[in-house]
Amino acid sequence: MNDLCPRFEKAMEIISKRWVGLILFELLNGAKRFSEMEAGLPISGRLLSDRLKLLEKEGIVKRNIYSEFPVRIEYSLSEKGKALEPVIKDIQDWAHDWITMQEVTEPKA
Amino acid sequence: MNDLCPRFEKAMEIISKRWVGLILFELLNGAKRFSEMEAGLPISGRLLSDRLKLLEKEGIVKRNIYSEFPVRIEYSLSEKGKALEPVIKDIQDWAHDWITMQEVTEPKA
DNA sequence: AGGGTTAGTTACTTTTCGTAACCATAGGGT
DNA sequence: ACCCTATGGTTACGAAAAGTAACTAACCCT
Repeated sequence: MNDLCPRFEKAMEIISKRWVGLILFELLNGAKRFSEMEAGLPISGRLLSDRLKLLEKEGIVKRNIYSEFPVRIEYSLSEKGKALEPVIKDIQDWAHDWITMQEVTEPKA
Repeated sequence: MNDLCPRFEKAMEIISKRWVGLILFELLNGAKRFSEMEAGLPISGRLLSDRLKLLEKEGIVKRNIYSEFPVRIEYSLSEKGKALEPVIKDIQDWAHDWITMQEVTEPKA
């Protein structure tokens, strides 16, 4: 069967891709440069590059080049990206209400 | 650096694990059996089993065994799981507003 | 004993991730 | 002209996770 709404399925596919949520969270606080995000997230350059390309392709992230010295490239959210704010906010609220510090510190199993 | 709230990071890790979102969506419509979910989702038994175990371990999903013939096992959401409803709902809304049918039908690139 | 029914598990291949080392562009210093 | 530095990536490769299909376990029925 599998009669899920294909648009919902697509949205889930994008949002639930690993690291995408954290990247969106970073960008909701304003535009960021590649190296800032690399330092601020537990993710390496290879995957950050990959995810930013994906999000740009999906129209969620914009890439702005400033030809200064040294070159500055800023990533920011489009309208489509900003519209994801409620999703991130709800996840924050849920984490606040239901995730205990024990769960976080405990070993994986 | 990486000074994200560890509880938020943990929440994101759970929710953004592949297929978890779709599984939660299914269970928000009420308890479901293993075979129902397998049929209703684009996911194979191996991974469904895996994810249900993960979600049970995280206290999001409950597993109820009914010793009938044939044996019936139902999965349902705990309070912690039900509390994720707003997240799923926001994703649905976002998909409705921002995902076009073209994006869904188009080849992957 | 043999077969049907549900709920998984195992074995194996393909894809994606994660880490570290490397490359490209461009301005500045000497 | 030459090298140095900074930013923003890319490449290469071993490890982990996903995907697929076939198999198993428990239980009842005939």
